[in-house]
Amino acid sequence: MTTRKQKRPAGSPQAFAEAAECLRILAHPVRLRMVQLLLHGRYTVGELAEDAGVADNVASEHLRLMQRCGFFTSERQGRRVYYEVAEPHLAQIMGCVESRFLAGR
Amino acid sequence: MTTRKQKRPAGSPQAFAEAAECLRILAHPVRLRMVQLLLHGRYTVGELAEDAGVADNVASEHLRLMQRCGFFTSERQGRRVYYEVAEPHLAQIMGCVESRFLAGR
DNA sequence: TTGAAATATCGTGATGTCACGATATGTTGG
DNA sequence: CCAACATATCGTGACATCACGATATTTCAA
Repeated sequence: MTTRKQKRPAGSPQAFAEAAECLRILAHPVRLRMVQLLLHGRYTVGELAEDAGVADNVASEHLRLMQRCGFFTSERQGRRVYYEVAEPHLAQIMGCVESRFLAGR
Repeated sequence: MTTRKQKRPAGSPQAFAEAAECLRILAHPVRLRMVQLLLHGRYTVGELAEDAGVADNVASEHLRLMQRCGFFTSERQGRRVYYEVAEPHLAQIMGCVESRFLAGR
């Protein structure tokens, strides 16, 4: 039996720190929109930038952030770079966010 | 028929901004821990502070932040102030976070 | 090979977040 | 009323985030 004084929900401090960091990456309007779009297919930096209404370099920086924490992978095809979702749990979390904030009800 | 050039996932820019702001509030290790604990019952500022390992005033500030965006409500009982969950979707989102980061597997 | 397109990187200034200590407010018991 | 307890608020300095412009890198096409 593990050492504990009371019954408490699980989670090491380290796990909470990691979870918080990923949520912080997600917590940006442009990045949220990019996640939502990429959950429906592959898109290039330019396409994502235009859809989100930001400059190409800004879009590139947001995508790099999300790639670094494992959200996306990227693949070069000619001049274009296609991004796509790599983290399966993104669909679940985005589903929660949509049902709370983006639901057409 | 509404005016649109292509089929795209739903969500006004304003809705994404609101969602991002709430996620940003959630994206902190101490606040995540507080949410998890409060999803299992009512707790005072002091109890939450001790559990999270932070000073009372720091806990109070985190709780005030989360109360302002509708996560919690508070009720005074004598010297103590009890906080409890007010936003029903917190359980869903926390469930997603737990299954990805805090799962005991 | 040269220029243009698509993406990436870097420096910078403005703004926001955070923990901490100090202090204020409210509450109970004596 | 007074002292201790529980919570809240405020000021401050360290640090992070963000968008922007400038520049670099990669690739294609002529």
